[in-house]
Amino acid sequence: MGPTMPPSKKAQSPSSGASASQGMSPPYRQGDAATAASEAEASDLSLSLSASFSKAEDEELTSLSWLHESTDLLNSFSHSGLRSVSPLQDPDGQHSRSPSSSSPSLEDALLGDAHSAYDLAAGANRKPPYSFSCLIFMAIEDAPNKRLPVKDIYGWILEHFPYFASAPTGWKNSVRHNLSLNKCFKKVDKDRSQ
DNA sequence: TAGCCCGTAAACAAGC
DNA sequence: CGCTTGTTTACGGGCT
Repeated sequence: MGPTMPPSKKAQSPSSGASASQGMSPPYRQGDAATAASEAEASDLSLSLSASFSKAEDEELTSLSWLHESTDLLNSFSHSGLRSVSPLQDPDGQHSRSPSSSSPSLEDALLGDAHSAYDLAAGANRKPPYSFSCLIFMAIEDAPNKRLPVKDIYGWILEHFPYFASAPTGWKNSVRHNLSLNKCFKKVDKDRSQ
């Protein structure tokens, strides 16, 4: 159905500057991701990030060019993305953060900074400056196994972004919508992780 | 202006 | 039967 598509139609803004205002909207590249999804093995619960740390089985998801920067992404989050909505600041990739900090807790990086920044920037009462894709990504990343059932994703979001607690329930629909739409998120058998 | 991305709403199906 | 989950479609707004 749609093999007619270069793996990377835009891959990544050639000029990092392009994604300025979207400094934090990298996780999805619907275009490619959508194509790459030809798999249909899993079929139950928990969602997990497709590429990132998984392995080869996600080859098809390789299209997740954005994930290849998963770590970078996170950094981006904590650094430029949220900091202060400052689009890019480290085009050179000059991350002052521990380069080899595998990820003691991405959450730390994400929430730590993200939350902080977010909190500082607006307060947990405001709509988070991240797209649903980002939120979902963070939630899953925050999970020990990199996978979370939908319910937990809701919970995670509510926990970290109280804004949604008082927000209309429509956001859940949006979450699910993103989950389905972005092939970046993959469904995995419940057996494997419950 | 056009195209792309995102958010939201809604409809529908399937499973529990 | 009702709720949750998953998928899909459509529309509008913002940004480049």
